Amino acid sequence: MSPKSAAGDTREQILEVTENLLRTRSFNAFSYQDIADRVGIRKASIHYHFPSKEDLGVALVKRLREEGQAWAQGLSARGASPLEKLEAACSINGISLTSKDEEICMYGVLGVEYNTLPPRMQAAVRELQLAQHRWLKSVLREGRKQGLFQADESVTAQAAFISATLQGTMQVARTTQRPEIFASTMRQLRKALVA
Amino acid sequence: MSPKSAAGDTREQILEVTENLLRTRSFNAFSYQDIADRVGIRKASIHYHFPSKEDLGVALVKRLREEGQAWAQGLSARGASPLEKLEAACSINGISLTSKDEEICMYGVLGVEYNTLPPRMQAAVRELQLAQHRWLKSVLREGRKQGLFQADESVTAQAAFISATLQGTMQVARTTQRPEIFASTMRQLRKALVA
DNA sequence: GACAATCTACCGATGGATAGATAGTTTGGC
DNA sequence: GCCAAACTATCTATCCATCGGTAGATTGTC
Repeated sequence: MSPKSAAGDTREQILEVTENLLRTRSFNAFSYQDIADRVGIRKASIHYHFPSKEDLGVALVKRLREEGQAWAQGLSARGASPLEKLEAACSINGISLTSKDEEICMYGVLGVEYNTLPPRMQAAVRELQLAQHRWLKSVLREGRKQGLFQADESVTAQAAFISATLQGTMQVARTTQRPEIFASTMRQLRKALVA
Repeated sequence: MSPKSAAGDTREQILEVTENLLRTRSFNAFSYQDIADRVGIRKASIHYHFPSKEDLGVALVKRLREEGQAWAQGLSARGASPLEKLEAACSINGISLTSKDEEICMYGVLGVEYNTLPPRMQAAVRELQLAQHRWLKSVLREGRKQGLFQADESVTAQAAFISATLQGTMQVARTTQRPEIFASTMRQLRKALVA
């Protein structure tokens, strides 16, 4: 094995597999062994890249936040309207839901397990959610200026409503095994927000 | 210890504690030892009442369903209107959320962990959610006849929307440590449904 | 004496984690 | 250009705690 050719590769693979395990099985329900099996390395090797499971979790959550930021910047860069931005945020989740793994929203997973997460992970999760919340608020504000959205509730309240509906929908869709509810729920959400 | 005086008492205590652990820590994140500590008995004693964790989980979920049925019947018996029924369903969750333990919705917990639950529990969870779903639909239908609710979406879609929003809101409220968002989210939900 | 309910004591499996050996890779001095 | 030291990344082997679960003794109640 050439370490050069694998520069950051194994580490990246581990994160990739971990994200999938998190979204299909939750944080407390996968082990280093699960990751090792899927990546094709030994358990101990994961500890080299991520000394503890807490380190791994923190790294994953931070990566998610960075990816999210890049994604949001990409949207802005190509001049998406506030409505398009919200639609895009919804459709991302819709796609991962209908993938064969039936992945659910990581915010949902991390929210449910929040109390049992190691401290540094809790902090990272809060930061991640705060970032998402801020982004939603900014999109809502932007849309209000253009008269696109209802202004009967605070942007804070509306942002929370969006987060909650997204998380909840993915969970309900998976448990009831009816991914098609996603579309109708998003339609109702849009209707509640658009002026 | 008098076995007679404790008839069903220990068993009930175990279920009580388990429900709390489930809603504060999730199913995979508590152990028989946790229950034993809180009830004040030995771990092995729990196995007497519930041979396996799966048995315990199934019993708990079934109890939840029965409690839910009784609760719904009580509402109907005292002649609550469809709107009052929905409000009541929401406020139950609001109360447990603001309790010191910050309990979240068990549907949410069970939904997130669904893939990792033992088979008989998965079945019980599906049944529970189906029961809730059916109830919501019946309330919505009842309300429509009285012209109380919007009829722009199927009752199925509306019921899913309600479930999702309830679950999601509790999780968002806990992670962001802002229980006050519950009220505003429920307001937005109501507005989306009421004619 | 029979039974219900609890206990003590243990089991095998698995969890996350560590130690130390062993390769390949890069680097720096000459 | 060569070689040794240092580094990177992986391995095997093992640790200890905890998990869910079982066996069998014990206790109090009919």
